[in-house]
Amino acid sequence: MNRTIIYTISNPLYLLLEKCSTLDQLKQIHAQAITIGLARFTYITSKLLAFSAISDIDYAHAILNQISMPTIFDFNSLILGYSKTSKQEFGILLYTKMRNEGIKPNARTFPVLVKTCDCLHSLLQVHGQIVKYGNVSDVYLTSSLICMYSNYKAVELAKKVFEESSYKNVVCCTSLITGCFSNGLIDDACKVFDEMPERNDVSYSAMISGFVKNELFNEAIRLFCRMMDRGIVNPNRSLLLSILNACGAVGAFDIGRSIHCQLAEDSFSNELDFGTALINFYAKCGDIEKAKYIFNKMPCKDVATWSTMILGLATNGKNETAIDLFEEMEQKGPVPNDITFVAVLVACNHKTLLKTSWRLLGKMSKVYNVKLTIEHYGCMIDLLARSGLLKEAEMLIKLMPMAPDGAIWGSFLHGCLTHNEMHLAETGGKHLLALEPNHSGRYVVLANMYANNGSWEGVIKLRKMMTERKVAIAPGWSFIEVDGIVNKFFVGDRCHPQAGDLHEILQLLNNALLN
DNA sequence: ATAGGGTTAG
Repeated sequence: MNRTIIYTISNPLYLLLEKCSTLDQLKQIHAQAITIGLARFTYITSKLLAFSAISDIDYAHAILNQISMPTIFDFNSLILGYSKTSKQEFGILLYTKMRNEGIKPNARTFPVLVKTCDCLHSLLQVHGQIVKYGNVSDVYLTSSLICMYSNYKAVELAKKVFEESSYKNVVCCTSLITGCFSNGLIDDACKVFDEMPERNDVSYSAMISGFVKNELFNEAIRLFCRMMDRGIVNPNRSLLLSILNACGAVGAFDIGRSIHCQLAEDSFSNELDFGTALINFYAKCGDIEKAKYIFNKMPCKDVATWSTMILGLATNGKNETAIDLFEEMEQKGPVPNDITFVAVLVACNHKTLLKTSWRLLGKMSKVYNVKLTIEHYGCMIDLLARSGLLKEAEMLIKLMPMAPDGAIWGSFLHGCLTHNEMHLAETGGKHLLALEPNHSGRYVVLANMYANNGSWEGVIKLRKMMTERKVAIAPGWSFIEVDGIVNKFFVGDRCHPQAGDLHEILQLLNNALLN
């Protein structure tokens, strides 16, 4: 036995296998192994299987079928391979098959199996198996369980796994931070972050993107600055992506641009994601020329790059250019996906483009086989409502297969107000106030509508509701960063040192708009 | 002897 091992692992073919980097090379080695009779050694085939599982799952599965006595190693490799494909559910099937053949899972089996669960139900079943086998818990399992419970909105279970696990490291803490953020538990996420024994670039990245996801952009930037000032961690690629995202969201132009300058020489500045993030950042800050410049300069562009550029053009008022770019993408770019269609539908948010929108929507499902998400319905309903086609908008809300959210009813209400459809606005308002009972802005908009129509009972009714529900009206404010200094403005405030000049300019702008 | 987890376009 031992002699076989030594013979096999010192075999030139085995050594070659260790160095092989492409699937083609691997297949050649496999063919050689079969020719010279080495394919019967599990040391060779198991390795072939493990390597190919990452890049060609069907090939790997074929290898498994040829192994007479597959080991737990082989099954683990294949389950891992499937977890990286769209056929994740095969993982559970393989696990069942493996159990039926009497092969016992080990500690390496479960973290991957957990990641293949496609719903809370299967996750709970796998967790049951874990408890049954016992003694398989480690940091990998803890973090996988936390991720998956949070993914399926069972964040309380994720917290429980964390609290009860004796294996907590920086990865487990980061998983829980992400889990808390994606379920809106911001205070909990901060608490985990404050209390974790060590932090690295990924934990900072998770915090910053978590803040961004929850629209706490200033917190994101503040944390980033604190991190940089103290020289805590060396920012990695994804951290810079997150912070560029935050800078774009708040218009922190100087910070974002300094990141761009600082890192222009770094090896990853030419990478795809980085370029895409820069396009997004410059477009969000209104520098669409710079965004376009980066887009044109990028040697490789993927679907995200194109989608980001299309959306950037659309949100900068270059609707026609955005639609043109989409058509160019269809000609010579990557295949558009659901996000691309959100971007190009945003570009159609003018009533003259209603026909284009419908045409795109049809193309989306018929030509590209992209499923409609709530965002696509949102774009259509916004456009219909904007165009004054409120009955049609209402019908689409009723027809859509998912429950409408605040954004959908918000667009509808806005359209009703623009076209002074008080009766329909009431319908939309009722849904909105039920969905977002603490959103003061919605009450204000509705109250204004009643007031404009002289319906004082309506105004009084809303005021009463606000008092009963203890909804406070937060004063509106905005800020802009100039030369690294943040200038904050509240509604009606005249505290800014240049308030006089600013109001004069605003007056000029208003006049220009009216003419 | 070979295998596993956290951040990343709207």
